[in-house]
Amino acid sequence: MPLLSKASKQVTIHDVARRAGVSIATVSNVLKGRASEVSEPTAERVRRVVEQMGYVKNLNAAALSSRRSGLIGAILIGVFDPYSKEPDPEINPFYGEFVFRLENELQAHGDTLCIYAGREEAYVNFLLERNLDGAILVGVIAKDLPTVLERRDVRLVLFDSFVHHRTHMRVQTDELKGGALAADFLIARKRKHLAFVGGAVRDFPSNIPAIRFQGASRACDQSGHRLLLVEEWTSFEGGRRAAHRVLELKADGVIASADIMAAGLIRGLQEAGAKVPDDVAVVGYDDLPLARYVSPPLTTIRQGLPEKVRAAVELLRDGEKGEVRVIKPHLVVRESA
Amino acid sequence: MPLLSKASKQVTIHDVARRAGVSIATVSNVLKGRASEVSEPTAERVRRVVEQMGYVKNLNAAALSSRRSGLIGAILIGVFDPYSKEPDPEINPFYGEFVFRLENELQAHGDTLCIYAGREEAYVNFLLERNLDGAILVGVIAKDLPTVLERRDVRLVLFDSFVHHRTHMRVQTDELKGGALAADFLIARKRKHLAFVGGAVRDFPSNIPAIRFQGASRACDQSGHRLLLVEEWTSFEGGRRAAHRVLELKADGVIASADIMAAGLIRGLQEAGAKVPDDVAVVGYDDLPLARYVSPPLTTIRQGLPEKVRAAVELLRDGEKGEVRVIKPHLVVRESA
DNA sequence: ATAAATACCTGAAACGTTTCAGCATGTAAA
DNA sequence: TTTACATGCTGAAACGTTTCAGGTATTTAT
Repeated sequence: MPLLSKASKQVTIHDVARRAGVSIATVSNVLKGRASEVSEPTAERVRRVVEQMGYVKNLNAAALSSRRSGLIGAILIGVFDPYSKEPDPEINPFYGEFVFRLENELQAHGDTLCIYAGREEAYVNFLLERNLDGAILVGVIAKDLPTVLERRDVRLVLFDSFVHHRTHMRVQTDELKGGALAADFLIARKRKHLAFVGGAVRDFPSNIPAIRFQGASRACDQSGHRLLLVEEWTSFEGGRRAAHRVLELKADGVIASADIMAAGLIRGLQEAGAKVPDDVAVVGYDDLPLARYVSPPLTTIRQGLPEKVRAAVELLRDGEKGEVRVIKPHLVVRESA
Repeated sequence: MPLLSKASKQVTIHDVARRAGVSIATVSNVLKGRASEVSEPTAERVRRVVEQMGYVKNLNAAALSSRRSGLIGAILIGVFDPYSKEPDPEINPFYGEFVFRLENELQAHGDTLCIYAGREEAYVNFLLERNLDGAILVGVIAKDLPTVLERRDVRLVLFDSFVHHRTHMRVQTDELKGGALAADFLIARKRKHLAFVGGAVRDFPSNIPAIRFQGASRACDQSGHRLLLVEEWTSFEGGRRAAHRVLELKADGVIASADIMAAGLIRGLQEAGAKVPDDVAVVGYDDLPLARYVSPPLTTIRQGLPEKVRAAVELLRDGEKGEVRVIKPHLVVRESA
């Protein structure tokens, strides 16, 4: 079984045209459904020949000719832990759902999804070489977007990016609102001593945990509460470690910057003998499938992934330069708070 | 911002050739690194021009000409729940990890991953139209593989398929062994009344849960134990429902056909007041990230996803027709058993 | 000195589409 | 009767690569 297919030659549009007794231009028109260009009897004849010969279009050739590849890229930064080279399970479940929802949206218009999850330095090449019609970039990139992307007029949607960009489009959740939702809920539940557990909150001003923290913090301010900050790396283990600090601080309501962290936090709290939610109420963030599987099931902020993905695809199709779509988050009440 | 890029014309291999004062054939040779065909000074000059002009290869054109697209497809059946049209969170985490591991393996050889997770009827078109160099099909397909795939000599690896196929390749875990591993472990832990909780065990002879059950069953036979069967749909809720039956049957050791189901089962057991693992020991299957996040963390069978993905990619590159790779599973001991 | 081999390079034909200008033919308007 | 326009179709030129069959020099073997 050779690596290169030596299979019988492909049936091309020429073969179909010859057999149907028309020109290739006509076949192309039929395939594209340009009814006004072809009489119905001819179209029907062509369609029958296509069927008979088992003709399948070569999208590669079509792409070369039309300059539309029908390929949309998803560039996923941070899927792999740079140290272990293993996919990071803390991030995975989100990315998985993202990918499948995206694929589903693209399907509807006949586009195909290509994944890039490699080194950050090479994604630009990926974008250009493959002649993608557009791409969605998820995750925090270290460097600025290279200007070559503007010159080549690549349609790029930045997913969850909070850095303003003149030429590219963006989709994001209203994270300030999300943080506020969580804080207000805990306050409504009569929690007095609130804490926020999250990673790298101070490191990057436009970091997602940082914005969530700010949202929660402002909500606390408005109702005269204080919001303590426990900084830990956003991960299960980080959450678990944070449990000690949370107990030391005597917090009775905690907002975790991600579900995965909330899960770790709850584990840590339980290991230390605290009851959730009776002693400490915990609100997560993201509403990953995971949120339903831990016990107690997580009360969490749903970031609106379906809407965000849909918005991203819409922008890809006919967004304007610099356009931004902001999705409203929602509170999902389960049992952890 | 137009949908079709009206950007400045692409820099082509012709432009590079002209500027460097050589033929396009030479440029192509340089780009391909065929050192024996080009003198070093010439090659260097070409490389410099490439750099200067910001030339980027058009892989579309390359694919058309060379008949190698550098595209590998992942065909994922069952990602979407046919009723809700939502991605099935019970299956997602596995698929997510699969996709990222696969992408990573392909990266290493410069190939790009395309995802197809649409309707089962259309995956064949996807395979042919896009001129994929190969594809991996995951999940149970209802119909036989169409013969057109053989005629067109599509390189296809069936992932987790237990149906023999003359022309296509397969990768799978030794699920019989996996089931046995789980059963033997419970027996070694002095559990007397074993049960297997799984979905559709009797429906399809080549269904994965069915094989896992068989493996466990045989291991029980060999040591004079009986293995009760509790059939429930493989899902969190299915596991939860199964808890009642498990308690009725007075089983003290249970094998779940998937981690997600084990998670539900544990929740159900705990809700009914039973202690895991003291009253009932639970062994899961798959070792999803999830396994570490539930409490108690799952003792489970690792199906060897990294090895399987690697094997699949190897087969894609130089497997023989009908070749099968079987990966050995491993027991991961945590706290649920 | 001639023949053979080698090193380096080129011209041109694919690959399979899309699309545009143009060409008949028939029909409606002037 | 001429002009204009619509309809249905075609020829041929792109699109940007790869690759193969040569074609010069230059070197080596005879």
